[in-house]
Amino acid sequence: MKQKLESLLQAAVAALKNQAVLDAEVVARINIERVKDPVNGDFATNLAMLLAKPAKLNPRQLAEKIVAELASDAAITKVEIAGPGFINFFINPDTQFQIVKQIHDAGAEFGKSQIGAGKRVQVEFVSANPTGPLHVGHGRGAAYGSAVADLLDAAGFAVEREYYVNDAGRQMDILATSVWLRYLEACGEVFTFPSNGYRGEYVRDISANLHQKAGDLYRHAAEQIFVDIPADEPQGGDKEKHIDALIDRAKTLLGTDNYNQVFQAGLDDILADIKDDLAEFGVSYQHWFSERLLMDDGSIQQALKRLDEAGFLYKQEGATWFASSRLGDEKDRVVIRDNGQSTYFASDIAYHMNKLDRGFDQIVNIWGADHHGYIPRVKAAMQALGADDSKLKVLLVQFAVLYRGDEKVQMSTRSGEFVTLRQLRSEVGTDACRFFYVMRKSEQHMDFDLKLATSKSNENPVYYVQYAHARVCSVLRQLDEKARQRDIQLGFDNLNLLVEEQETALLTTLSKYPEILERAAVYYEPHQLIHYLRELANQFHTYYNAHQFLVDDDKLCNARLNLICAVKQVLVNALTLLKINTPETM
RNA sequence: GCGCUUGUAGCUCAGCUGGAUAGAGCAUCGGCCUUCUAAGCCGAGGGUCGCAGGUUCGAGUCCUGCCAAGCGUGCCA
Repeated sequence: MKQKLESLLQAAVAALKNQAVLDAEVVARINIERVKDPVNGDFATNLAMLLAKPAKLNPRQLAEKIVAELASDAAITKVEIAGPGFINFFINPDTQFQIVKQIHDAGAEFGKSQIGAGKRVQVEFVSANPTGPLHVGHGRGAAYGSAVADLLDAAGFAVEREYYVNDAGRQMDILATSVWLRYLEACGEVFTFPSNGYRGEYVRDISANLHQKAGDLYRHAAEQIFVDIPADEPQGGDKEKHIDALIDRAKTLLGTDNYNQVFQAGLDDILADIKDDLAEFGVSYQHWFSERLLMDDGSIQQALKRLDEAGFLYKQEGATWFASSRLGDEKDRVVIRDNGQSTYFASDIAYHMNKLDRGFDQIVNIWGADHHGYIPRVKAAMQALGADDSKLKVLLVQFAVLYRGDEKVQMSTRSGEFVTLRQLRSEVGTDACRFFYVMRKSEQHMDFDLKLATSKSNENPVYYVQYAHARVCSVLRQLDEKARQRDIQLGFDNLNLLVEEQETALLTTLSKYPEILERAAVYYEPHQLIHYLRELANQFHTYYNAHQFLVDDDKLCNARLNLICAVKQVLVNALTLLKINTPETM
């Protein structure tokens, strides 16, 4: 309908250009919106107000000229000029009924669009370091990222979901060393565990597995390990120096092969857990991209070479710097440290070069909001590589701040004191988790009170929406129990009996679904879908309470059943897209 | 200090990307089950859209300056 109105208005503008009312070069951006108050019709455009200035007419005069040029159309019953110059359109109610048939015919496809057809988009999300299980902060990124990917999918884009695995670097060495030390404890060695090591219980589990498989293969005496190691912080030393020395000691005592085996044991277990966790959360990926791969296959050297050739690298104080400040960053950044090791940022440059080389039309990165300062340097790198940095869209997800009652829960992977996504899912349920996470705009700070979220109360809006679906199913069951048959065709033939205000409201809301889906996709805003679902469920519940569906009149009964089945279909489509279940009974 | 994000009802949040009288949920108060599931519905109260300017036919939305909160500002990842 919007498209029809747009083309009618476009034609009217063209006619006015011919009459020299408007200059030929005036570009009309036609904006059509749905009207809140029905007295102002169904759709409205502010076109006359936008073009008033270039036309040198007051908006209402111009509106009259536009309306005079509008071709008549059976779907439009009335066109009015209102307020400061709005043009209001009143739609023939008969055309509204068609939506029920459209939904029935399109089924699961209803609402999908092809605006992204032919375009490849990559969505990278979560990408948490594999140093521990996912926590509730990652959960928000997982829910948001997968919803964005699924929305783009529904909009016709070819979507590739990717997880960047930071399986290289110091944090992973700390993990490997932590696994080894817990393993030694399992062997019976006694010592003080480093304060900066990973202290979570999951490390003990990994170590126990390792001990079971390998026996005492990696065992060394505690005295041998801790000799000449600088003191840990609680002993008046430096926790960073302490742990770095232990990493070196682990590598020396174990030798390359054994160290790598311990390292791999930790990585494999944690990554398997993350994959499993995400799969249960309804999140799947096409690619798991390893940072180590970039280091091993020469991608980093290649990326740095390209930056160097473009004249963006220089040496200073023994390190190699990328002149990102010439491309909008605050300051230049180190890519190779004075000890010869490349930085995390160097990996990221190579990673984004890799993404560009894969030829995506659009690259979407979903990051925790704490990484926002990172955006300018990555964009700078893309420019320096000769790429169009507008291909990269970085979406930020604010952390969910956890509360237990009034107490703020501290979240640190290292301290081992955190609530995992797995715990949250088992307490709240996967459906409610996904719904809650996606309910709010991603960049909005989020207070997550565990007490409230874990209380399985009827305050939960996910139940409200699911209940609407269950109620439709219940009506259909009742029909069966009363030994009545649905006559779908009879219902379609009598849609014009749907004249109650609740029915009209539902017809309008159902017809909005494709627009909502499209908007949610192009703006990366899945919360719009949630709000739509609540509105649709609300209108259905209102309808349910106001009118009986299983009435004696077969024509009316079937018309109503067709309508509520259309509601059911849209609920299913939207909830399925969000990976939320649609129970038939509750 | 500088940068990014946020500030809307008692609380948690929407606000169709500049449109018509700023909306939901929770909480509070008052109604509705012999009828398809009351995990529901209907009604009431509740607002200086952080503050002050500006842009224009029109600003919660855009610009500037303040105020407040969160995050960032490593040769960590």
